[in-house]
Amino acid sequence: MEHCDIHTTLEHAGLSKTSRRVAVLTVLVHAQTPLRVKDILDRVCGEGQINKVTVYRILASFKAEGIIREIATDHGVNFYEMACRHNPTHPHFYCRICRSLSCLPEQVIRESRFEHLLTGNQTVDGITLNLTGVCGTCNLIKDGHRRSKQ
Amino acid sequence: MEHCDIHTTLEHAGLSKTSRRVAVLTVLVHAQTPLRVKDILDRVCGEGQINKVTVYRILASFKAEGIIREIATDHGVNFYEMACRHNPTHPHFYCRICRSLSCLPEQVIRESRFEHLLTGNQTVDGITLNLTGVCGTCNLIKDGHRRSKQ
DNA sequence: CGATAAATGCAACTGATTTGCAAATGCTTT
DNA sequence: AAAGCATTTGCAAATCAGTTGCATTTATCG
Repeated sequence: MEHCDIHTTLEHAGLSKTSRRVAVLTVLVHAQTPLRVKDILDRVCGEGQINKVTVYRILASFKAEGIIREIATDHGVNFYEMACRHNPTHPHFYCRICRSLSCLPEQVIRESRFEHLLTGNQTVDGITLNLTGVCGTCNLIKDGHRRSKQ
Repeated sequence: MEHCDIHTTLEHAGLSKTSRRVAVLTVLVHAQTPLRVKDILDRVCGEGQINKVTVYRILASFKAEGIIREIATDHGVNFYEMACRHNPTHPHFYCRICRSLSCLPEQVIRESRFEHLLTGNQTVDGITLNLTGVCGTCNLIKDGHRRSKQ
């Protein structure tokens, strides 16, 4: 998968290129699905540790600069994904059983399609379209249980 | 605003009419915006207390029966609103400053419009469209600060 | 009215995220 | 390259939403 250059991205955002920021951004840039903080910690660990507080702070700065998007879920765990031209805003599917989040293809979401809904002087800086339900794997498991109980 | 009958709704969902469930449902049915658990606790308090654990459990049962919808936000706080014919699925606006959630008008969201995106055998039971940004009030406050610093 | 299952309250717990502060690092200027 | 200073990071502890276990109360049915 094509992706943004780490250093260019940080420079462009006006963020200094510290080892931690480079590490977190590298993980995000190579991710195939949105990641939780826990996932990022696991994947960064190989190269010399990083504190979870640092990850939270780095993610906050990335989000503030518009480098990444944050996807909230029930269960209070947030996911993060790149918000660059290689990864335009798209819908997600959240499984309420295994609590995994996956990207849905195609259908790019444009803020402009919804801005006419705003009545006051709100400022929009993000849009999220989430389907919630049970993923294929968890449905298989459920079917298995149902069958074995008959 | 027109709204569903409390007792009919509970009966139809197969839930017994306990004082707590009636209280929580009454609050939800009269709410003008989606509510947090904290809001529900505040509004129910007038009539003789209710434990927060009970509220969580009642909301879980309402959600399982499709009586209410749950809206997740960054910051890990969930909001709840009626999911009846008087309140069809619609987009919301979340202010990341004051952390309030408001309903956006018109534009009803139909699951069917997005189901073709699913590739495997997922089951969808909810859909959320959220705009995130800064609400009118918080924008006014920000402008005020900016002006007073010049 | 009594029995029984379901609902509720309470205390304690979990897990994600945040805060305060001291130590380490990055960047600029000698 | 070293000094100076702001920024970043780590650690410990706190916060806060939401959950769990268990004892008590309530609803419903015979």
